[in-house]
Amino acid sequence: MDMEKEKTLAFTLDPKSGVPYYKQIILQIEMAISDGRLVSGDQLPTVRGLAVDLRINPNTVARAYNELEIRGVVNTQQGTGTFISDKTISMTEVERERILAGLAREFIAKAQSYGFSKDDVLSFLVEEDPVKRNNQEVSDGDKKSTVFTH
Amino acid sequence: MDMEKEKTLAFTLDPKSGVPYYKQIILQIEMAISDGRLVSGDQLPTVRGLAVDLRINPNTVARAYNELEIRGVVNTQQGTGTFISDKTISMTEVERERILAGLAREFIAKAQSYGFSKDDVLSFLVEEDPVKRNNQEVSDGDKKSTVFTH
DNA sequence: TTGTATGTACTAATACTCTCATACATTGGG
DNA sequence: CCCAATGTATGAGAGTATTAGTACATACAA
Repeated sequence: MDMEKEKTLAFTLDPKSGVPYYKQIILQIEMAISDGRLVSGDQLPTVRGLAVDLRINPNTVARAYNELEIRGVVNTQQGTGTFISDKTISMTEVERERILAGLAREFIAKAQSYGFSKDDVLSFLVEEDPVKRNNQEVSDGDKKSTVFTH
Repeated sequence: MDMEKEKTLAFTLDPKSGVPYYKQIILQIEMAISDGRLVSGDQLPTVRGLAVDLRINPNTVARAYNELEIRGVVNTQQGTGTFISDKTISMTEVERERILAGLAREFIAKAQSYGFSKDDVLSFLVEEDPVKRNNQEVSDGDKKSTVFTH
């Protein structure tokens, strides 16, 4: 049964978090890709479907999908749907490095705005390996949660 | 032997950067602390003084100082001034680590959504090392000196 | 072709961020 | 006690970000 697989994507929104809805959606998709719940070719929920689920406007979901499309994370076809794209073909090595450099800069800057030094960040990353940690979202009711690794 | 320059702290603002003034001030103070131009007990410029220098409103400077105070980087006494804290008092090391872990997890997930592996990210960061800094060692020596002149 | 599912465009309402103007409160020295 | 220096409180204004309402466009299968 691939019932498990369906359960792994449970979007939730926290209105009190201060994080915009569309960004929460983006983050949850990134997490799902990061831990393998979403892989290339998978279809995302439709903008209307997810909008109804989350009780928000379809355009808000569309905005999240749009931003991901600009990044090349998903590709979208009007009338068909939005799908996780295959990143291995789309970018050259130079391009990839440029993007990674941008992400790194962005992250360092954000960490600094929280008062961390670059050294703080670097030494933390090499020591702690952050991805193994579990997440804090969801957990709103049923706890299937099969996918997150420890 | 060269006398060190006395101009320890020269705040500047870049209006075109898109970074809010109060954040630019925070960044510059953090940098000054991180490279030793500011140490525990040093007094920061007064909100009015710096505001005049930078041609902005005193409240904008105050906002920067406030945020630093919340983080425990400085402490403030009405009527007296704002000073670099003796130690970081407000947040525990555990708390700081928890926050950094969250930021890191988000960053890694985002990078992975672009198709980068965790190792891609780590090795990039270690190699590119935004700052190869080993010069924290007291280039200031006996330099407690006039951080600000009254 | 037609219908229904999909995403999209445009616009307006709302909420938030940043900065400033003005007035107020506290401290410490004379 | 005053006074001048310090930070603080409140609210207004402009600009931007976020979300929603409504109507439109495209794809695909019957």
